[in-house]
Amino acid sequence: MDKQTITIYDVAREAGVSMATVSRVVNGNPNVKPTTRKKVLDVIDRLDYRPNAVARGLASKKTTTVGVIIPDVTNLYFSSLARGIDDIATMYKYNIILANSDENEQKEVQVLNTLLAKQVDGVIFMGNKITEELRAEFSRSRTPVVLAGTVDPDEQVGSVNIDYELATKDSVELLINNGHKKIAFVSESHEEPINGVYRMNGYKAALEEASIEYNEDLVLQSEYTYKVGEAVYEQLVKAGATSVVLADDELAVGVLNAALDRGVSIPEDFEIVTSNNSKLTAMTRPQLTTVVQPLYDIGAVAMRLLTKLMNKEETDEKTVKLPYHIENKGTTK
Amino acid sequence: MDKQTITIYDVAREAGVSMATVSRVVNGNPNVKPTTRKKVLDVIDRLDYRPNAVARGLASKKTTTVGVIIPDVTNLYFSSLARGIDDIATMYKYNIILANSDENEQKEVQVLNTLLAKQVDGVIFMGNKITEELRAEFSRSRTPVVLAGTVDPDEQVGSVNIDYELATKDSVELLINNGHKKIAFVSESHEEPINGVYRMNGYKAALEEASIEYNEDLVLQSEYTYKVGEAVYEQLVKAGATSVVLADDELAVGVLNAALDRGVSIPEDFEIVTSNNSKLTAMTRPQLTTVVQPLYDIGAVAMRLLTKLMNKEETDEKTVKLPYHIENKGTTK
DNA sequence: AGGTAATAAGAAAGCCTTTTCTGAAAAGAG
DNA sequence: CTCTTTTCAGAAAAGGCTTTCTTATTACCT
Repeated sequence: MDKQTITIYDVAREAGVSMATVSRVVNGNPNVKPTTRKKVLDVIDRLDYRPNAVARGLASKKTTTVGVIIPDVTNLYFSSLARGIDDIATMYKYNIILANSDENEQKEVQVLNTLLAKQVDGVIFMGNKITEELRAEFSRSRTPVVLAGTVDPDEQVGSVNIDYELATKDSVELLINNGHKKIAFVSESHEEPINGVYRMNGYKAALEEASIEYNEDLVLQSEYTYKVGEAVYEQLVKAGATSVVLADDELAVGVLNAALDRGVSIPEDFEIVTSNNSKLTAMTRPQLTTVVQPLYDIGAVAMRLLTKLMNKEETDEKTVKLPYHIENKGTTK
Repeated sequence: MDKQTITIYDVAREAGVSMATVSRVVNGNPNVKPTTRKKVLDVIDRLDYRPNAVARGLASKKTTTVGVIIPDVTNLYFSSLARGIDDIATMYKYNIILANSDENEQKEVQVLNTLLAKQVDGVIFMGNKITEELRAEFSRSRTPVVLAGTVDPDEQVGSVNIDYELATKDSVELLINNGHKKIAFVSESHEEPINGVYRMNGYKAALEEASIEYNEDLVLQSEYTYKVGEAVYEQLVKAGATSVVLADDELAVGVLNAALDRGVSIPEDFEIVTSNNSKLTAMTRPQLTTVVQPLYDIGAVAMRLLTKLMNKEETDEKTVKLPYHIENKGTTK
């Protein structure tokens, strides 16, 4: 009646060996004579035995599962990273427990706790801010953590990123070189390192080098969604901006469309640079000029780094900066 | 030195009770006097005890984890479903192991096997075709399975969908009513039920009712990516199509852009209807006319259905059809 | 051939919970 | 105040595997 499962014990009995031997065969331990190995494998095949990963996890203290905390799978930026993560994870025989956090600090902590309860071998975290609480949890558990597309100024845990400061500076410089003086900058909360520190520094540095005065009105905060594009564009116009650097592609599409819907010619009358090079940037007309981040690779490298950490291998660097460049597409001259 | 963990045994000792009692407290079993419950909870708090989910899983034969097989997280259609799945899963205290399959039959089977090895309590499958091998695995394991946005003509397992046949028929009729006779239809492999049977039937039915002859040249197969849009559009033109029904939004954007890039006026010279109502359909200019599928809900309902199956609750229906409608946006007159 | 080293495989403990079975104490009934 | 019922909590088995410790066997030397 019950989910009648075949255990290692059944295999051992049928093959006339001990459980230990079956275990060895299953785990590729070389201390097994070829003939017995064959015998065991035959029985495994015949009984269609499938080792119970939960029991293995309990006995070996390894689950071959890593937790992935993602703000929202539906966001192309993050889902692209996630794809890189999963591919490398699969390559190294790990599975991914994926959990959406909505960048909500409470959810993040809660989710992290359930992941740790599930004894994941490692965690990949995506989000913006590492709150104190989160950091505390990270260091309290001995589970390795890697940040993907996320910055921890303290560099306590591993992370894989691009140089946001420089990328933003380059973006602004592109606009300066195109003759702009009123360059706006839009991102999410400026309280976090990635936007508030790195990107903001890049923005300011570019202005300063060009001797353009910093104007608070040109710096906006906004959530990263398509639908607020209208409102953001209105604000940009009101502030007198003639161009903008945006930290999110979906938002950028919203702003672009808002401008187009108002009959503004792009890039002639208004220029836009966005940051993530998600698929979206190629899908608009004109296409969005963007910082080209190696999205898939950020995820892939983060996962690779995590595998090293989980194996306690030597790692040259816990903080990896991947290369980026700016691709001049249709929303800049 | 080692990842020094606190076990239920430590808590029991500190609180001066047995493990059984601690277990009862943790699991909310009422057979505990309030005073002892409090005592135990205090110790749990003090020691910062976190129950080991793997051990629980082994003892209780429940992992509170479900496997989700997805073609590609990076595809907005599927990631939208995934978001619905995860939200409901979280609500019911489940976690999600997410695995990308690329709709590759081998990967699907392999991934399903590792999910079952990990003793997931249930599986949600997204993809197009249920191969025989897959079906065999499904029924061999007693693990409940629900298909999301995926059809199984045999209705062996649970599934949540819309009525693809009718939706396609409606789409075609819209174009017929707009005066078209040369209506193309593009989807992935026609070998699978969802496209080859349901959608195709809808297409044919609409034509037949309007006494338009079925023309093979107008029916194309294509992978679902943006970049093949150019090629597909060329083929459509060659076949003399004046309008098209597409089964994927990314592809639809590709076709739309290809037309626009060639100076074609849309919808004046060419009309397009797409199928998924992913975010993309609102982001193009003109916006894409689309079948509005309740993406999030398909995922959410699928997960809800799965919880019922996992609890062996009575379910009225194992096959759920959600409502849809067609939204006339900018790519149709 | 006798002794040592290397190899192959078994026995059993341990991983951390849940859960069943029992028993002791408290409550209720007459 | 005794006897039955209920409540609360402990002991111990079970869950399926890994891994350490041993031992039996085979191979290798001299």
